[in-house]
Amino acid sequence: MAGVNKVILVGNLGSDPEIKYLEGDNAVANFSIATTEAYKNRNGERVEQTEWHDLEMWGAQAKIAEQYLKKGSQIYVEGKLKTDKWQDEQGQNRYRTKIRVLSFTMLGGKPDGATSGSPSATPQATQQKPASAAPTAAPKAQEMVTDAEDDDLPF
Amino acid sequence: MAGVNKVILVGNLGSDPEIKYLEGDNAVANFSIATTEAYKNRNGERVEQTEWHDLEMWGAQAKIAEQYLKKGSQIYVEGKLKTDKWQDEQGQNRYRTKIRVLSFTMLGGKPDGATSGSPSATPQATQQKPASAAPTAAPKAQEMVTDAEDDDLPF
Amino acid sequence: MAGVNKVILVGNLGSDPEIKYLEGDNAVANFSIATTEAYKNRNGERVEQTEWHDLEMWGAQAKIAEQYLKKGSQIYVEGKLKTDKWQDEQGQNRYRTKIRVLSFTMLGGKPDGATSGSPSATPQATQQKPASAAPTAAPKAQEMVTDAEDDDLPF
Amino acid sequence: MAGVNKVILVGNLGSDPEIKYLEGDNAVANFSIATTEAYKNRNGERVEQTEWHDLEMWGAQAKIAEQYLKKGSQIYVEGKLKTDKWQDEQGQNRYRTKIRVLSFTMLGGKPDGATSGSPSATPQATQQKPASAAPTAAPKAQEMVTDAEDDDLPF
DNA sequence: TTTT
DNA sequence: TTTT
Repeated sequence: MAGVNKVILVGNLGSDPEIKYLEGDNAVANFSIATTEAYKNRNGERVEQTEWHDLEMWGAQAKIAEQYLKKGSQIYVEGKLKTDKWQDEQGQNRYRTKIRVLSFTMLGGKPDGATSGSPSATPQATQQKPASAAPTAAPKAQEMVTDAEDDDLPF
Repeated sequence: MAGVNKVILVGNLGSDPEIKYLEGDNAVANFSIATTEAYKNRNGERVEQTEWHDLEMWGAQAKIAEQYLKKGSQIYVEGKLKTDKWQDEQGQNRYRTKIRVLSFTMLGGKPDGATSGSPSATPQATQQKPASAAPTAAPKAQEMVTDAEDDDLPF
Repeated sequence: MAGVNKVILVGNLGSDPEIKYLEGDNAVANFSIATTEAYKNRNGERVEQTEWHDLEMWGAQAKIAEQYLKKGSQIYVEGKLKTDKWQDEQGQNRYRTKIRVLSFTMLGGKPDGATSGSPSATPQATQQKPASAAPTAAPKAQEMVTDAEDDDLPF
Repeated sequence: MAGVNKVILVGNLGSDPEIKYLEGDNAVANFSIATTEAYKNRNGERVEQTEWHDLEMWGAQAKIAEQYLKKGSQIYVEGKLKTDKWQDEQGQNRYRTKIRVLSFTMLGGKPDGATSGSPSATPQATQQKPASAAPTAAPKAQEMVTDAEDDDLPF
């Protein structure tokens, strides 16, 4: 029963996070990151291999992602694998694996477009975001952002 | 472009490894392991959540897996995520994520059926395995088994 | 400022945990685990290299360690590095690095001496342990044991 | 006997790497990186805790470190713990723990002073470096740099 | 000794 | 499909 299910990634966002606000001031963010590996093949040629990973963040994390992460951002991510399995209309098994993020941190220098060097410089409000989600004393994405709710919400 | 793509698992095999021997004395092993997480829900009830992970091992690793791992074995695994994407007959995107194992080690005490405490005590030959695959000086699964070919074969 | 400080170990206890009970029902457990690596040297001889790691656990974790872990137990550990630095009487810098455990889980089959297969079968009370530390509904060490207090006590 | 001894760090160099060239074109690089953790204490005040880690790299890795890493660089590091133990003149046990780096990658955008965005743009030769160490087709530090020699040199 |  |  003892189990360890851990994923560690360093990669770049393929697009801005997509965030959905749910009842009770909850939120989910979804986005993909690419990890690229370079190696030499048998002919000594350099080859690049890119792998895409679907990430999912919940709650405060999602809101921070919305504020600070965007297409191209480089992040360190720690999470766990979750595979959804269902049957399609043809009765065939379908699978989709994503990484439920437990903590992440932004890497690299100032985010692009930041003027002061602080990532909190440009918290862009979005129409879609209800007032209650206003980031009062939000941590910054350059600190480790952990998922407080993981204990009782392991979905 | 810098990338890290790392998975760390501790879990139990759901079935014996399936091994396929390929041309040139190469081999692949496939099997799944379960990681189980226990937590308390909002009502204070204990809930278990099991996640299944599809593993793939190549070369010498695959042969060691065949020899030493079986249904129920507990292993520590380190690897990387690889997602296959293709289109089915309906033209829909299909995905399947597996873990390409880079190293693993057997956990726990003596493997079942071992008399001396050494896992190398019972290298059972199988019909399916060609002679060339005979484990001459095979490492044991209770040591760390690494994938020597990973450098130029990152498929 | 973004930082990651993570240690992952699988090893065996060199001795029973030493536990100290502190004011306010707090507790610390200290013990070492060995990780052994086997490799072939230039002459093709098999060499074993053992590394010892000093672990420190706090609070409920420490109590669980006291209950379930003993000399020889195999565990998976996740934690962070902490180095104490001080000056000795000669004014020389002295260093000691330990791993502050954030979560751990027992590996392998039934713990030695367990009759029913449940590790909770033998919660041995010790003289040294104050009554208040009695494990009412203690988690088992074969589940992942996490350090709830890590957030505001990162010493 | 199965063992896992793994360290994962993301931090910043406290100083330029110190490299020593040895016989046979071998080389070692030593330097420290800081990992900083921020948390709120009981009074709700934000506290920062910095941990310093001593890293050691060998061979080609050391040469790449010399070329591309400098004070302040942010890196992702994977390695293993190694503790030296000896007795000082007073006969007391002394310990020093370092991380033997197995792979690393530079994080963040273009290195400071790079014009083209390629870190290989400024391979500064140093007096101390023998000709044989000239980086002919050196990997870049923004790719994963692995320690090829680890298999038979686990010191 | 770094970084924000 | 595992394990406790």
